[in-house]
Amino acid sequence: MAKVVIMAGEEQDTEAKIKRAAEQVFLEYGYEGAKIRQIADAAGVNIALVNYYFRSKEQLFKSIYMENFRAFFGRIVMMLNEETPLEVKIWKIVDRYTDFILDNPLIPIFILAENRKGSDVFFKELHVREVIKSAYFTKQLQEEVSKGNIRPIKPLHLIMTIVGNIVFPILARPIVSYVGDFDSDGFRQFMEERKKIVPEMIMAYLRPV
Amino acid sequence: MAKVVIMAGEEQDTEAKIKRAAEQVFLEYGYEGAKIRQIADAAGVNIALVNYYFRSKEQLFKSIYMENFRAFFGRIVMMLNEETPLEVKIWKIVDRYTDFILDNPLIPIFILAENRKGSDVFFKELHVREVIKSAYFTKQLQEEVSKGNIRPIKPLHLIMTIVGNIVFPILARPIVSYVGDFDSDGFRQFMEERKKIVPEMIMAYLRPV
DNA sequence: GTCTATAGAGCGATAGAC
DNA sequence: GTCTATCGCTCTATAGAC
Repeated sequence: MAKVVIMAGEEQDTEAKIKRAAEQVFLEYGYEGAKIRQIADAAGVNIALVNYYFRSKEQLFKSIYMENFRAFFGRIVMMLNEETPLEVKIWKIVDRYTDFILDNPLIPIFILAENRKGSDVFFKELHVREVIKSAYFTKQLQEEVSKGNIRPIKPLHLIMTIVGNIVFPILARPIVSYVGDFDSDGFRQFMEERKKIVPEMIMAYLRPV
Repeated sequence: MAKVVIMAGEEQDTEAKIKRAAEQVFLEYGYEGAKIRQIADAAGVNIALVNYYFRSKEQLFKSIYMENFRAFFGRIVMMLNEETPLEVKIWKIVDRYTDFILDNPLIPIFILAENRKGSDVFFKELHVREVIKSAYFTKQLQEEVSKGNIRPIKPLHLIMTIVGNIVFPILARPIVSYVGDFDSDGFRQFMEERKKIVPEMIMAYLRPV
């Protein structure tokens, strides 16, 4: 029987400590830019120990990529499928997703940059397609259309519009901050403004003519 | 006097050949992922020759980054400042910028990923801020607002909305194609649909209530 | 201007002691 | 489980011949 001691807070087991350090380093520098030595230093351990727990850089990376992919896309899919009236839902998603991205601004570029290779597309393992196609959100949209409440739109267009409008300014943050002459608060304020603009724009489009 | 021979087409001088190869490799793999050996191979020359012309990997990279930054953001700023009525302009920009991004799909992730470091922000050299602030587009927006033709909006919000709606699906292309079950044509078709949706959505928002 | 050869540093990974 | 030491490889950059 393994003896597991839960400490008051500060302490963690070594594996978790390495993973947390790796996440921070990978998010900031990407796969190629991150070095195992740097991860080991950040975790306060040795290179050998990183490989002891995770066998290789690639395997360590993959586990962190999967977690963040799920946080990034899984979160929005989950919110889309809540059983809330459409307009309320759109306002709520934009609000909460903006907050999430502001709190985790490195996730989008991390996910999208590593995805460039497109190689294995191991997000298939996460069943994103099935979740979207069979989802409550898709049915909800169809119903609203057939009731004549909104004009027809493919779910994927709506999702791209919501996510793109929130995420793109974060991706381009250095440029946006420079052009708008924003400090950290100024940029946050800019994003707060978008919480109102984006849902209003979507609803203005959806309302039937 | 240097003797310059312009060939029928196929041939180029070595410097241009290296630069073209470097652009292709950097765009696909990013700064860290690209290797000088690979660039030299793609150009059909030797590593030593790459350094002979460009002194270092970083300097070669920077010249390519600047060119693509200008293509990516400069293009939209230029289009924004054409003296065309606002609504026509928005339709035209979305149409042409979508085509540009479809023809050069690697540019956005290349620019945004390398910008992550934010470090030197050497796009300052391109005077993006000044161009936007003193621009015809800004004045045009103000005029339309004071005429009561549109509701008030900051230029930067409008720009982010246009660019984000076009660029984000390209950045997320592997995921979009997987979820939507698109082949290459299917994805292009999806982007063609956005050429209509995005301007309509923006105009629906801008029209005064 | 273009090549070969190599210097010199940093990388990921592992063997082996404790 | 955790460390030190080191192997073998690949990287960028340059020296020097042609």
